[in-house]
Amino acid sequence: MAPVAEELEVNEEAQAATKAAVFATAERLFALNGFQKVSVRDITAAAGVNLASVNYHFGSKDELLLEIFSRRTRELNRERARMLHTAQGQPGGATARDVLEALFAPPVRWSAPEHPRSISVQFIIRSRSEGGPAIRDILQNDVSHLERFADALVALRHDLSREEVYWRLHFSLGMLHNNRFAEFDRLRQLSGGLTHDEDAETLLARMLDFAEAGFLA
Amino acid sequence: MAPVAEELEVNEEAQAATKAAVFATAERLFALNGFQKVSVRDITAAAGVNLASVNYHFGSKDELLLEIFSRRTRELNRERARMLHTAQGQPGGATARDVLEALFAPPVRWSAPEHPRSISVQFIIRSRSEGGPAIRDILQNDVSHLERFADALVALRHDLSREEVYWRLHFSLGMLHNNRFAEFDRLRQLSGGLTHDEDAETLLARMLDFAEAGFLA
DNA sequence: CGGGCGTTCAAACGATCGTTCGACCCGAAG
DNA sequence: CTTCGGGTCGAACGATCGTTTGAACGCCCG
Repeated sequence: MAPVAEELEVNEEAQAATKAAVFATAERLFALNGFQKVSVRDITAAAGVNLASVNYHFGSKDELLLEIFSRRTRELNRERARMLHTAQGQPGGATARDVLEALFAPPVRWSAPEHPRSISVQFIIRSRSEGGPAIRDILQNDVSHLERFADALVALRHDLSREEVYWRLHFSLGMLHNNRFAEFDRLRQLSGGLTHDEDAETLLARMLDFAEAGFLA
Repeated sequence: MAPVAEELEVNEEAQAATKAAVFATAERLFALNGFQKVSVRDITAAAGVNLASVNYHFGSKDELLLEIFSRRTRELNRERARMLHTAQGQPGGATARDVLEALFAPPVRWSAPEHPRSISVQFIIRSRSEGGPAIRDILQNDVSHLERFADALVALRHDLSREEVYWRLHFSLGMLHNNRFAEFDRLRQLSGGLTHDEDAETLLARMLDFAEAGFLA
């Protein structure tokens, strides 16, 4: 059994070798240049694999995008749910700021320039707005995920209608999804280089200050 | 002179006929499907003009995009500046909400479904995030425009650093740019059809409540 | 009337795209 | 050793893309 397991393991690693290379390279190129501007040839050339690898391992270029997107959003939402659950387990329950922090902190902290998932966050943000109908279908699974945050917020603010909470969540997510590389560049030049590169915690605190005030209004 | 003027006018109208058709059709298709997914053949076929019209009147597909984008952003920013100037001319000057309303009201009001510029707003939002480096160059002209709003806000809140004002403007614009058709669809289904279609003034009030609170925090 | 000019037209060009095909390699199983 | 199958490879396919070309058209002016 041991040799069999080893063989399988080696086999899986060999299988996963080029597939993982395609996955990682495609995510990076999609994040930097967008899905449409990156060709299959760009991906395979940068990954050092054969042109046919994409279709062999993923079926098509579109399925490659969906596989990367669904995995990354699953990871992100899992971390968000974990933070929300932790905050709700505290004595006294979660504050509005706790709920918003569970929503903001994972993508903001992962966006730190040296963080290994910085590319993943940019990929998610870009794919969310540029992706076609298939991406929108995956986002429908987000609905149940976002509803847990809406539930936590309506429990805190009985005076706010559920409809109002949805709108403010929409605004908060707009703040978050605007955190693209290109927007940071624009912000940096708008201030004449005044705003130095922020660390993730400072940016997170700024966003939470703004969004928390918006929710408590 | 009169016949000359008439002839020139007719000539200009004839000149502008297919050019304007290309302009309007391209704006609509770009807004609905994105720049990359719309081919020159799609545009010319929908506009009922010849394939070569795009290159003849605009030079290239990219220049067509830039011409539409620069004109629409110029119109939008002019209206914003007009509202800001009006608010600042009031006795007592402009409040923070006035400044934010000058920023939000034009695109939000124009986004009303039956408004003739509803397509233009969607086009601008989409082109801002999907556009290439050329679009980003045009947005650099926005810098001086946005600085007037920053000036108005720092004058109101001396306790806020200019850097902080820039960040909160960034957050506010994120709220605004998230108002895409696809996001509205998602919001509508997230609430289980609870949130009925909003009229522009209600949405504007919601956004101003949220952003004003964020700025006064 | 006739020449000139701006515009439109059908047709094609070269490039690039996603995808597919068949041969080939190589380690595991019989 | 032979067989087999998953993986990789170079090469090509058909489609679509943005752009260019040169002829034809229509209108105005001399």
